[in-house]
Amino acid sequence: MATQTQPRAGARIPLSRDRVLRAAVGVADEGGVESLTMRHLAEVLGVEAMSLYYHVANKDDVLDGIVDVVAEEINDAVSQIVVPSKGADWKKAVRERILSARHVLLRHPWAPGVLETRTNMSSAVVRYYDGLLGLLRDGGFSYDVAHHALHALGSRALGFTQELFDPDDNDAGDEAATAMLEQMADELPYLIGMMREVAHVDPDSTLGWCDDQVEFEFGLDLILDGLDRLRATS
Amino acid sequence: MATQTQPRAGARIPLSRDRVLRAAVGVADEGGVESLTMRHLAEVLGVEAMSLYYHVANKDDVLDGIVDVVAEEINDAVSQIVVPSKGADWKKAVRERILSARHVLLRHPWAPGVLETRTNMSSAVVRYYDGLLGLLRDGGFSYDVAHHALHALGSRALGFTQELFDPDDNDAGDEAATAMLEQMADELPYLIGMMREVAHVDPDSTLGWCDDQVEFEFGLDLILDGLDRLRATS
DNA sequence: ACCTGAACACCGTTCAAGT
DNA sequence: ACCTGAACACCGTTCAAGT
Repeated sequence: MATQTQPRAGARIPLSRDRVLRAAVGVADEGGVESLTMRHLAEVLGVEAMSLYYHVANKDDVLDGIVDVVAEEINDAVSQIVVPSKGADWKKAVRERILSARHVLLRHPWAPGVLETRTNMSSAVVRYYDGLLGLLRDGGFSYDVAHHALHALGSRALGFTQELFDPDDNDAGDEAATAMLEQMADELPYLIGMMREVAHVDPDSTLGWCDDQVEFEFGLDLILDGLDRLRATS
Repeated sequence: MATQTQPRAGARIPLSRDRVLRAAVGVADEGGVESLTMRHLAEVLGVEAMSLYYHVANKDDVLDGIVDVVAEEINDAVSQIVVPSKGADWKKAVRERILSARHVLLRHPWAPGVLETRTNMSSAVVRYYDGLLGLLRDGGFSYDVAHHALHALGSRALGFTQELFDPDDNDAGDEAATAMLEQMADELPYLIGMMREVAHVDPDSTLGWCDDQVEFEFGLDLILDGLDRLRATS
């Protein structure tokens, strides 16, 4: 009776950005993203659609938010993995991390598709990639090769295709992204390290430094060479 | 003056499914899929939105159609490639075909995203995969390994992620798809051959025979092994 | 045969107004 | 501080009606 200001026993917990996003993830899990409308989301929360706008900016903000929630869930899962990753062990460590991410994504099959449409990058996603890059470094890869490796893994790393750092030739976006990463520097030791090294080699470069065609061919040739070896041994 | 029934010089060519789809591709190329609304499409064609429904069933039909138009464009492009593909030459042949497909897709960057959302499979896309499978067969791969190879190429084969033959555990869909493929048998010698062989080994299987987890791990390990070899030689 | 106008059920979103 | 009602500009789509 003395808890907060609820006049009824109907568990009148107030809305919050967090509660909205959690409900949104639930709606998407249940009926797919196409069922995630502001009006439906409000209904699930027992509230009018317009009330949502007090806690989130707009629908895009909701989509950014649910991607972040899922990426956080992945980070929680992979953070519980404790396996050696130094030297030759890098492969098992990367394999386990990626399969663990996939396992989470299977519960949110809509997530990769939504992730592809985001222009704002999720800080949780960036942290995930930083961890992956760290494992590659543990394996002894140079930043340059590790960078190619992330591209080669591509959709397999997080269940989606689009190149994470492909800002569509948008230099303003590049700079904003770079600034954002610099701000998270202590959370992203490897990505920052990679950027610094690239900046050292090519001072004019920003996050948009990579050549999509080159990365595509690198990944393609890696697969074709692997298949060719399979062919030779069969 | 004697051509058809045009009362004016304004090039009053009548609407047709083909013209609608071509215009739709143009709209998407210009402003992205999000700009492709029935009303806007009609405006571009100088017609009322409702007129479109005489030539296409609905918007989904338009999306199916524009995917098919692009896939046809890819098929035209790759059909002009003439390189040997027997034996060890398979790799160069596959490489060239895939890079050629990518080249076309760069002109229609919205296409992979739309392709992912389609539940009806495009016959042009299926024909593309049949050709790719043919090249793998030329290289001496068994149907079984070639099948894994297609999965491993995944998004790189056509610029999109989602497994082509993953009918979401929909058995009815599987059967419909299988029937559709059988009907195109003379156009799809390799896919049909693959299906027949699988049916021989496992009579109960349909197109849904493949285990997503197994295919994912196959492709992942191919990449990780390739990277590990790179690590060893550097 | 081909196209249209009016209408319906849905979107996301704004804004002034309620408590 | 938090929520809402009415309203707006957009969707896809149906259906009866025009030529």
